[in-house]
Amino acid sequence: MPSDAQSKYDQKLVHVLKTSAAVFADKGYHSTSMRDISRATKMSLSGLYYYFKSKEELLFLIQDYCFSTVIDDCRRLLEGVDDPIRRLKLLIENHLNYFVQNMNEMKVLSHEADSISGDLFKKVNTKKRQYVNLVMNLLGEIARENRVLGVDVRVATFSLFGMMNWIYNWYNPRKDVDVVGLSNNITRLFLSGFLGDKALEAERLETGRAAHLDRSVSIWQQ
Amino acid sequence: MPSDAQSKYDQKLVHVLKTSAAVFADKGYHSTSMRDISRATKMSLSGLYYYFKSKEELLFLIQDYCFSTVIDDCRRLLEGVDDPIRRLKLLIENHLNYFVQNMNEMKVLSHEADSISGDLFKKVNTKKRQYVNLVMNLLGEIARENRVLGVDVRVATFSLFGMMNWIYNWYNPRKDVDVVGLSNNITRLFLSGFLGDKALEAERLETGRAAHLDRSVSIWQQ
DNA sequence: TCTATTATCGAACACTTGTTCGAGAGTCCG
DNA sequence: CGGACTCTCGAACAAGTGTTCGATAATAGA
Repeated sequence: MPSDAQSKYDQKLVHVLKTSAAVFADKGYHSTSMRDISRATKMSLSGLYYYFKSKEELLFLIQDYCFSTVIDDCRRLLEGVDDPIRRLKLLIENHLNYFVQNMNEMKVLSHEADSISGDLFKKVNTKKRQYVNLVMNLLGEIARENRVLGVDVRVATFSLFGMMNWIYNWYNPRKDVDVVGLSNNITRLFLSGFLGDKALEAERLETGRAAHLDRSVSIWQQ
Repeated sequence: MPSDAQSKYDQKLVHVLKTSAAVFADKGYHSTSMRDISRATKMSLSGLYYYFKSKEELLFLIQDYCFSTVIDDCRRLLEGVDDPIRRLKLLIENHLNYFVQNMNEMKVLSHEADSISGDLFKKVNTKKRQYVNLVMNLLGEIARENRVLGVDVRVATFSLFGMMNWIYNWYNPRKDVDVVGLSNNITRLFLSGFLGDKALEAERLETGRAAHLDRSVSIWQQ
């Protein structure tokens, strides 16, 4: 009887999810057979079905677990931080860090978003929409406070996600800049792109305490 | 004997490619069966194999034709243009315009890059590498000329591709900004992000024809 | 007209797919 | 021990897969 939070069952399930994610990331969901999963996990074909009731649910478990963690980590990280620019920076940092640390799962999450359907799709998509809205609202707030003009917030939001989620197509931890560098680069690229010439100002003021930020910018603006 | 450049054969092939691309874009390559293609093209299952000798070659033909056109259009557009920033702007414009105009094929190109293997994969990948290098060199040149510091050119290159190629995940021509707006937004986001505070200067120095798009932004920035 | 080439098709083949089922181990608690 | 669970497995099934082959139509050139 698994009263333990990390029971034998849970441990094995996580192991199966991790291993499956690696195979899915490598070969793609649809061209991975359950026999491939069986081979990789060293379990029998039918034995797998004790942990989920279909291949699709296996994909769901990977995506849901992965997404939930990203969002929870993000919420915890942003707790108590008020300045929207500061919040955005932390969010980008968290997203990229988790992405690089869990490349397989995140690739499966990004690349196999449409490989799932019905209620399971809806469940993942609800989480996704929440996350997207969080970013979009954040950008809206930043745009308002800094009087950003001429940039569609929706385009900006998905451009940011494009920059971040595309990395599974090219990023190589062994050859490329490390996570911190990656995060700094993308943050700088996006933020000074979004803010335009106001980026410098924001950057300069930020070293102080964030409370002064919006007022100063407003004054400077007018 | 098809001496005509647009023979009956070619026309039908293009029709099959277009239709198949639409199905692949919708359901994904691996979960589309040849019977789905047969149904969509209104051809018999075996009849399809007169035009290609495997499902994989069908995917290749779509990707190769699509990529070749993008690159050719790009080359033609950049011909005679020397200023690297100007060149980059035109490239982004061309890329996004073609993407939106041929969303199905471009989604198949972006999303099914790894669904192909062997020599056919190599062929597409060679073209891709050329295109990526073109952009990366362009950004390197711009970085040098404008003394851009603190930005990894490789990260910047793939961030740009991420912004542009991600659009198949969200862009809706009927609800979102039109292509020109999309192109302006992404160009501005990326370029002033990449150049940082030097963006203004570069913008101001720019002369010539295409300034009508950016002029409002320039004026607003001053 | 006849003939050669181009284009299309139905039927079948060999193989892989996800999933099920019943049986049997392994493990814990009374 | 003994029974009630949790967990694992081999074997099989029905359905769907990409591809081939030989036989026709359709077309065009002589």
